[in-house]
Amino acid sequence: MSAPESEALLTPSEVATLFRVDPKTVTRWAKAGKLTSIRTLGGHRRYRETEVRELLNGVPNQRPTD
Amino acid sequence: MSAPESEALLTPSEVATLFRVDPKTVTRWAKAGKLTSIRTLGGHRRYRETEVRELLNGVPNQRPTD
DNA sequence: AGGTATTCGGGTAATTGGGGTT
DNA sequence: CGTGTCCCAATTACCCGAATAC
Repeated sequence: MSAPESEALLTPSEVATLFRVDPKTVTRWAKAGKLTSIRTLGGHRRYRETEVRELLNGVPNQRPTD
Repeated sequence: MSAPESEALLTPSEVATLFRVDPKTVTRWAKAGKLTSIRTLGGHRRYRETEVRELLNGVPNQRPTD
């Protein structure tokens, strides 16, 4: 079936589980612009897996020490 | 220019993968008129690839109802 | 002529969004 | 200021059997 190339997306609950927080908190992060959110046609949010992993690993962060 | 060439079509599962939703959800979007659906002779739905990509990128396509 | 995966339908749980509060 | 919780309405996910696609 050859699916087109695109970004892997995560559901709010999946992101919440990774960060050990409530799904509502993930929604607040999206509202605050701290996390890129893609909306379904019904209004639900989906999050980029690569971005979430980077934030989890603390890769591209301009907050070095302290 | 702009000759009405044959548009590339996607299956329900392909669209569902792009949005990280269930194929049934894509069917609901088609029923709700949020997504253009083309029917096979057997009744199965196919979706326009360009339309799906625009919706994924958040490009404002048209606002029939608001 | 078969065989497997997908997509019809409907129906019922689970998740999510939004506002407001602690 | 950030987070967790409560409410309700809307959206989405999983269940089945039967038909279609390849």
